[in-house]
Amino acid sequence: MGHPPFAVTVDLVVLTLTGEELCALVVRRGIEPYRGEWALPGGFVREDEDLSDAARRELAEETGLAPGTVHIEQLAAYGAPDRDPRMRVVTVAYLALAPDLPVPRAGTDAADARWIPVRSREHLAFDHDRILADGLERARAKLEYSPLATAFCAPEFTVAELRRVYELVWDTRLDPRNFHRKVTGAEGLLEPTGRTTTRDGGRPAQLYRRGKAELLYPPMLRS
Amino acid sequence: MGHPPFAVTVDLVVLTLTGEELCALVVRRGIEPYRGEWALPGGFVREDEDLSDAARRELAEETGLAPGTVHIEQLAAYGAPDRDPRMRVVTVAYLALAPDLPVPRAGTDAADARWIPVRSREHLAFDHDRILADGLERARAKLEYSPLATAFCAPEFTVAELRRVYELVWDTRLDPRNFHRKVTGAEGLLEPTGRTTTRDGGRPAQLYRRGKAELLYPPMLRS
DNA sequence: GCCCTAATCGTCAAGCTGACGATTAACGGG
DNA sequence: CCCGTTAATCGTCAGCTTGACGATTAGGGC
Repeated sequence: MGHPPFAVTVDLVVLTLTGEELCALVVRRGIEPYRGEWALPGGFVREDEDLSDAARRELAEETGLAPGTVHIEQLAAYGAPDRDPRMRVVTVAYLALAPDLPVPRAGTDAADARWIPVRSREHLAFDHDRILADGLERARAKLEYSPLATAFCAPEFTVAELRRVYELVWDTRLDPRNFHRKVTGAEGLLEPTGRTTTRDGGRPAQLYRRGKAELLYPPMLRS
Repeated sequence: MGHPPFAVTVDLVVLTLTGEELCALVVRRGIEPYRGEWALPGGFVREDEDLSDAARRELAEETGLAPGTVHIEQLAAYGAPDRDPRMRVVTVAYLALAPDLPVPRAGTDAADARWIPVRSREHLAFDHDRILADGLERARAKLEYSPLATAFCAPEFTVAELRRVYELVWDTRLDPRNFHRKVTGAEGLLEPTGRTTTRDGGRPAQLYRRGKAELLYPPMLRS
């Protein structure tokens, strides 16, 4: 039987919050196939590179961000036989979450790069619509039971900024008072810095850092 | 740059509940590398086969089970450069959950196959210890907020049988009365058949089928 | 000093959870 | 046929969490 040769790529669902909405990073393809169309950033895994290293490398190439400031986790693998017309390609998708980012720069294979609001439902090349949808669902679900929302915030943030993350990602409104009670009561989620800020306007707000908890308990349920 | 050739495999974390504990399916390798050692069942993805089809095919080959009766979902991809000494191999792991299964049969590349209790922490070939651990954690976590526990049960099951799934997978004890109240109250989880059984001893119990809900709400938290 | 904006603190009823008592319905003896 | 055993299922109750929403507080701008 042997083992047919495959190409392996990584693709990235990079999410950030611009001022008012949840956006994903897309690049305009500079090469065939799908030349000129928008797609998720990504590329081939190198000969001696681990999958997660490849994902981090592509992320750095596309965003120019210091690796430490961005949360990244594996999303899923996609390998339908006809997903790439050139050859048999299996892609391992990664989900990356970042605080408000500068305008992206074009990468090696990308003629252009930009943020698209996820609610625009713009069509992407390959099976990237599906991958983006899966990444979104993963992010939305993980906000419920993990401290993942803090990945969208700067290192120091206020409760209101954290709440805005939930509101934008879930596209919903949350009561500020109940939200405050809940997150400040969740063990290990927030670590007070002692300092305050007025950057959100109004009464000065406490600044927090992300705490040590890996799990949000009790969870923040969407119902 | 081009695209270095990879081999792509699927590996399976197949879990079942034997009488008293949670077990995983392992096979003894009949070929190099790691010949003679225990490993997760799996094999190469074929030329024109989707990843999930390959996983289902391997599952059928190893267990001889009708595909419809087994829950299967993608777990993660593993692709460290040195994970297989022969060549560069990326594996896509799948998690399968099945009701109490017959003794497995040896597959093509497997000299032997058997169930090992997961708490035995037996050492497996390649990086399969890690894959098994990830599969276990996925299963344990998904019991909390999904109807996944029903995948360990026969098509018709009692509340007590469902409770035993939680108890064995989480290795914990649950109060029968509170558990009963919770699962019978969860919208869409259970669908009564109207019939009863005494196969668990004691007072006859209602038989249920799995309901239509994809999500368990409110979730069953482990605290 | 006054108004505006948010942050933060309180209150209260409703729902959910954990602990545990009580009742019910079959089974296997004797 | 009565009895003890085994589980299923129903109830009760206090404590906790949640959702809705009022009240207070502290800067910033005028």
